[in-house]
Amino acid sequence: MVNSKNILSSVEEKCVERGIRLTPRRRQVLDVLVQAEAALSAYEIAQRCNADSDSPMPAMSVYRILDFLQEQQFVHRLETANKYISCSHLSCAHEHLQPQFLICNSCRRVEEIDLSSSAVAAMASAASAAGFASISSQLEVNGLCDRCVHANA
Amino acid sequence: MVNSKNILSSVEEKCVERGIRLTPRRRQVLDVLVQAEAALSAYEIAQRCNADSDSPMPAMSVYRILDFLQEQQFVHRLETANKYISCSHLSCAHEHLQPQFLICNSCRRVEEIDLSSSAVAAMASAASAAGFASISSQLEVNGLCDRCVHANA
DNA sequence: TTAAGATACGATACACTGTATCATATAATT
DNA sequence: AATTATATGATACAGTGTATCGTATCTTAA
Repeated sequence: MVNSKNILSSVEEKCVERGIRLTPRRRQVLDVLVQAEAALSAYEIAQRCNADSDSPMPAMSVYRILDFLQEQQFVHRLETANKYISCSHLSCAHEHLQPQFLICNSCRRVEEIDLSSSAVAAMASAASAAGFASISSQLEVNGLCDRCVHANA
Repeated sequence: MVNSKNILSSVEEKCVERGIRLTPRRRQVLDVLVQAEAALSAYEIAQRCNADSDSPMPAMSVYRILDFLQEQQFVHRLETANKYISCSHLSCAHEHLQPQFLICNSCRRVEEIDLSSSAVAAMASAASAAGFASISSQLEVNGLCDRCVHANA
């Protein structure tokens, strides 16, 4: 169980700094994602919001709020899975660069990583050889996490 | 304009070897993909089939045929874009390993590449550091191709 | 403090994508 | 030719995301 109180108050501060509003609805969505054990789809987020709340959360609102949270870099969208996770740096001060993700094919848990510059350079070199001037976007790599490998060993 | 005749007859041979059928419908879908300048969605494929044909191609058939073509490694599915491209090795004899793709964010053209082993090793090392035992799946990297960079320079 | 404007939210309708299912047609095998 | 397997056609439907409009809430300034 994640202690989301500290994380959310940290986000709250950032919102004040940036002059934007962390409304109850936005807070609710972000809280669901912070406490989630894996990446969630928009509709899964809506379901969880509705599970522990009286006022229903429409799917449309979830999409709008996710757009907002993405703009603010509070959450990331996994393009391959079309799901969302909270940023792992919500409590940190530093801005992060291009986020990169490892996704476990077994338990679906997601780790946000920073690839080594040598790895990025190697990829850029392969891209260059194939006639691509630059590679830029967030990398999503599927694999198997240690837990699942050991569990199935 | 791609000369798809040679490519398709090469595919035809492979089908005979494998004891499977390249039916007119399957041939039609594959032909569309071979001639496509970029990755296409299932419904885009259906549209193109219907554009130059009398008998309509239902979307369902496209999905089924794409499943078949994927199993046979004749086409690949881009997971990030949910689109399909013909394999770049249709005329080659060698089987290929895990396909990897570069996708141009501007013109959407796709290059199928083989990442250097050093790049893969660097990525595996980063994954290992993050608690992932293995990385396995097809890599899809967005970027900008040389043409588009020069065109916008 | 209230009016005006901006921002956020609710709700409906709809387009697009992919799947489930059943019926029909075609090919392979005996 | 009859039987079986495979491929295709057609309909219905579920899930996802967007467009749009109306309403509520907050902010700002007179």
